[in-house]
Amino acid sequence: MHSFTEENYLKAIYKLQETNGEVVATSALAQVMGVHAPSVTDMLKRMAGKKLVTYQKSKGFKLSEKGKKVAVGIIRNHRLWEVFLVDKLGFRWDEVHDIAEQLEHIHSEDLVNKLDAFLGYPKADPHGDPIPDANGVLPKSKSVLLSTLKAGDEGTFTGVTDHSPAFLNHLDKSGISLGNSIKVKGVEEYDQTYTLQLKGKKEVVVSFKVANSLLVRG
Amino acid sequence: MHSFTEENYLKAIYKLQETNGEVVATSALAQVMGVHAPSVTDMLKRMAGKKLVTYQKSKGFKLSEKGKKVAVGIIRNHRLWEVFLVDKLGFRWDEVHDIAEQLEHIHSEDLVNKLDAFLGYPKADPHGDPIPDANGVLPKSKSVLLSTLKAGDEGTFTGVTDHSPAFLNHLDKSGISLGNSIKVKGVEEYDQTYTLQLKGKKEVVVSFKVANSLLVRG
DNA sequence: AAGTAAAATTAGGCTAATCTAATTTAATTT
DNA sequence: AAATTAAATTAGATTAGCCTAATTTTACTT
Repeated sequence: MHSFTEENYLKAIYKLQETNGEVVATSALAQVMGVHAPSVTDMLKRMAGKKLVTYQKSKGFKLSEKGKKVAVGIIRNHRLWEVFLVDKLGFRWDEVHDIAEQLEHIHSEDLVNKLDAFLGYPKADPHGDPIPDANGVLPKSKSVLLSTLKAGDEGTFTGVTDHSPAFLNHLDKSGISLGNSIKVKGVEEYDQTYTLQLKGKKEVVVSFKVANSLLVRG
Repeated sequence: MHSFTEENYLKAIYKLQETNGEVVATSALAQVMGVHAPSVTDMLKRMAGKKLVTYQKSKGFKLSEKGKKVAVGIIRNHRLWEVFLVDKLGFRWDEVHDIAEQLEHIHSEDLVNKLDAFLGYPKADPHGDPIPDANGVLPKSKSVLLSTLKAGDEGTFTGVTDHSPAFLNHLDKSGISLGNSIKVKGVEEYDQTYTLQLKGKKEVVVSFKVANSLLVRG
């Protein structure tokens, strides 16, 4: 089995590859892992030895198929546990991340699959992030950032790109929840402030910073 | 926070103190931890430094109040997770130990207390072991080994002292389940084989080995 | 009480994962 | 293309947990 540390590296590399492209840099990984660059070089050598990543000196690195499989498994664990914490135990969506970071490392195929069944095979976690199925298949999202919409556009709020409690609490206070239908009433030219019509009810004004962290599906 | 290793040492020391008396020997601990004696000496020095145990060179050691609190917390986690695995996820009672050994190390007071509530504040795990409450209070068991009963005695099957899958499966096959009322019909003089009357139904014969691992409450 | 056996500790090493400081390699600027 | 800057790697240490081999301490036996 892999150590927690290895698993966290794999997860981090996976996410970097998703957002920043195929090949990952030592410094980028060091930053997200909260360690210094030489630690990353070190760790990558070990992981390359285990065929979890392909690594070329000073050229960056990427996950092997094997590494990708492990990474997706961890993400599956993480997101299913988040659903459990919110749906079954009554945690708020801004409280679950740290606990799920621990639970994601529990090693048992049987457990995660039974948990999946218990939760009713959810397709997304409480933040709208898609949950890989038991085969590691992760549906590609069709959502876009709210900040790419123009006045008159409509959509459904499907997820966030910022998972910080601060941001999530701010959304709660603004009365914006996952699944809400949103219509863009207008976009302020000067500072790109968005005026939104929520679910035929409230009208809400959000900053660009917020619009740029909200995912919507047309 | 404490490392998993430390927590496992604490748990092991706690259990040894429970069964073998106040003071624990290096060799005994090494045996249950599956390590060699010098590793124990090493670890104990570190843990003594953290005031988790009181340690006197070559004299044995025992848990401090602080150490005891941590140990009981881990046991609480373990047993609550076992209830979850069996009651909610449908695991069998012989399957849950290894998974609970991992889950017991999740660090979150909030989580364990919410889990407790979700499970309905169970008093015992699927093997009948009592669950400490949120304050670390563990009800003292009033059960005795079936092997201490005589012909004619009655009781309720409340727990096991052997948690091995082999033993638990054997009980399943014999049709003996937690909570069953049991009456001792007779005890064979020659080999201490017990003939039991179960719940007004079946009659079952069990070996001394089995009777010596079953707990009953008069 | 002396001698042996058993238990515990010390000494010295190993690995995973980290660090700082120094060096090398790659990229960018002029 | 040379010089400078930035990124990555190597070198050498550190800590937690573990090991084996050697030594010391305690317990047991006669």
